[in-house]
Amino acid sequence: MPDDPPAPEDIYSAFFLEVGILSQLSRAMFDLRLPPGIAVAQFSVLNHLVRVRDGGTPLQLARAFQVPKTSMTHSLAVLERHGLIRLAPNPSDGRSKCAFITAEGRAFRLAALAALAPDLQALAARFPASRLAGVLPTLTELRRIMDAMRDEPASDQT
Amino acid sequence: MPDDPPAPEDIYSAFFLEVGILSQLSRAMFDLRLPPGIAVAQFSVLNHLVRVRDGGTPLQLARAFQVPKTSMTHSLAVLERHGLIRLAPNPSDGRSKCAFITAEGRAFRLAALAALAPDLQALAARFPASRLAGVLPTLTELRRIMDAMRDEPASDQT
DNA sequence: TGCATTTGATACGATATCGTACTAAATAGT
DNA sequence: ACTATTTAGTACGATATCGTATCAAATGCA
Repeated sequence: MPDDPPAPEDIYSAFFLEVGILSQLSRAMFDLRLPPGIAVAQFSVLNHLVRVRDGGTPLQLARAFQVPKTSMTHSLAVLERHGLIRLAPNPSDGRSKCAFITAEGRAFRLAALAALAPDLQALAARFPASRLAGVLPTLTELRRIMDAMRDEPASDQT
Repeated sequence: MPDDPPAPEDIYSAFFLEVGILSQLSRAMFDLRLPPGIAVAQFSVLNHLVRVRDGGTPLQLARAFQVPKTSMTHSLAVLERHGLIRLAPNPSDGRSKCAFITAEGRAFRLAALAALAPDLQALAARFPASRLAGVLPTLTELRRIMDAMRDEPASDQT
């Protein structure tokens, strides 16, 4: 008789376990290269401001990273304290703000990327990025679906 | 002219970004179903004791999850406080301990899995687990390589 | 055997994450 | 226009994560 095929729950469990460990390993790798006082979460925000959009609101940023808005408030406060971003009032909403990267922030990001590059290259030498490119669309699609489920009223058990 | 192919660093950055967000989303999903006071990290340890090996030392567990040993000390203390594991002296090493899951721990794990199952099934309905099974080997292989790099003396830049 | 080094675990402190509660501004419904 | 509801952000407190320092047991080596 053939092996029982693994249950969907088991595949998902295994997948999330790998994802969690990979997340930790990459975070640890990044952390080693970032100056003390700046965590991966904060660097990611800087990166987003340059690569995706500058001047976004804290809530937009929180949604982009799928973290609670209180976590984003904290990250933005750290970045502002270090002079890497500037928080301006939102001209179209008195409750809101806009986060702009500063010149120092841009310089910091470039320096951090330069410090990170050797690690990524060492990794790419052992595991070609092209193989990752193959799985990326799958990860992105699943992420979008989980995003969407999160917003749904309640997938609560009947 | 064709598009420039993306640099390996960009592919890795994008990959780690997706992995980080997926990790957060899955953690958030699990957290909602776990009773307060027990976090995903703690549930994962229980799961490991049942699925992989019972009676392991704190250091073995820390290595299995790729977290610092101080983090594992904390998780084990929480589990012991709740009576879900028992920490016994290691008969073969006076400095060390062994973590055993208790009957309460097993019952807790089963209840947690049951609480989680509907979410995983809802997810599987939207995104078939078979597609995840396709990317799992790639993730596992990369994880192993990153594990190994971690132990290497120093991939430090010359 | 005796001592230096290594190793497993923890105490402690700093920071990150996140839930709850709150304030103020915007929006909706009348 | 007026009030109720929603929404953006933050203050606060609880817990998680993790680096450093420390202690004790084990190991290596002479």
